[in-house]
Amino acid sequence: MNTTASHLISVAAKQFAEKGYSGASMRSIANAAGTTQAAIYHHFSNKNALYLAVLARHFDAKSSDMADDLAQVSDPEKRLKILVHRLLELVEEDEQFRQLYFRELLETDEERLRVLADNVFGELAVTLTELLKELAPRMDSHLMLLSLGGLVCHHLEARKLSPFLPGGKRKHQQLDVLAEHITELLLHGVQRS
Amino acid sequence: MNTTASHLISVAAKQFAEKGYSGASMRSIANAAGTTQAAIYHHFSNKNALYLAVLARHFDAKSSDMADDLAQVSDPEKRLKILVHRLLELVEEDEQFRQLYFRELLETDEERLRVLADNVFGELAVTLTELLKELAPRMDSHLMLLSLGGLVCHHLEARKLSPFLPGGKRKHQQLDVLAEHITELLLHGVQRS
DNA sequence: GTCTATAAGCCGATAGAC
DNA sequence: GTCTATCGGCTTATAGAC
Repeated sequence: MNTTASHLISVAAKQFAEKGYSGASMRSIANAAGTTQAAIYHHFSNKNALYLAVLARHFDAKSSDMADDLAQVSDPEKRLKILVHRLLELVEEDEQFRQLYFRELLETDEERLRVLADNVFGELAVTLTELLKELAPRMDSHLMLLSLGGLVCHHLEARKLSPFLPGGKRKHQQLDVLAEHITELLLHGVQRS
Repeated sequence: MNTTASHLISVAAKQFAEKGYSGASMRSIANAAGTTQAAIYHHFSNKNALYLAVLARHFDAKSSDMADDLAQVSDPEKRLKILVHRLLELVEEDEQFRQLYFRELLETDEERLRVLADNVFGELAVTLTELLKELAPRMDSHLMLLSLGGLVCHHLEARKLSPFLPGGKRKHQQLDVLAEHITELLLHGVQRS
């Protein structure tokens, strides 16, 4: 695999995630990668091709071995607990994934949304949907997928905002506190007797 | 109130929401507003000031009379149902609010996040937090606010993506289907007997 | 309060040397 | 495969007429 192109993708991913497509320039990407702007065009035909390469890498192979881990546990409650925890870890450790996902959500280009769904959500979404069907047979599994994804991503992305919101405390930054809240909400809702 | 400045803010809001800060140019905003780029500088000192004016308007006075509507209903279950419905309507009808909110979430500038929290979430967040304390006394009200906001905003924003995800059907676009799903999830979780 | 004109600089992309 | 140089165009912002 071409090492230079691969390195360019890594650097570009960081910049696209942080600054958005139009906020990141070929020049600044080249500088951060220690090369020149013109050199990028040897590896990618244009800026959009570079961006698509970034998406292809970061929205791929994210399925992880979640299904295998869950297969060992039989109690549904514990299974959901593990699922939420794994998913939070997965999405937390890859900040770029989260940022790129939210940026793509704001995109209106339909083909780009399709690429997003097929790649990210290709394997991972199918795995998750199957797990959710088992764990929540009573609920619409498609909407559950969106609820779970929304809860996990929004809680993580809103961590920066949390301190300024009513009741925001330090403990609300902790991953296990978030995991417990989401799990409890998903399992029993707000009204457990 | 200056009508020209006000009109500029409206036009700018649309463009910033759709294309982001660096994607929207002073020229394109001026063109859409039917004036010239230089004229904007008579009303706003620079691009950032225009952007802040957009945020100030769109993240303000969004509290609505949700609290009043809810005060008339005593049954907690119905109260939550109404809350979710109202919130979905509120956030659905103002697409720009949603887009600007997600874009600001991606922002790292701490002062900007503070402005966001104080303005948007100033009044509305306090109202919602109070309501959530009543409706979900067992749960952490701060995390509940983030869960509720995340569910509502993510479901609405992911509507474009939904058709490409596993199990996505036309009915999942309907506001009342989303409302029922979110309400059910919040009330009882996934495991109601 | 809006215009034209322009400054100074960054943008994506290409040409061609090495 | 990477460089320098450059093109045409667009960017924010300002100057000054009306």
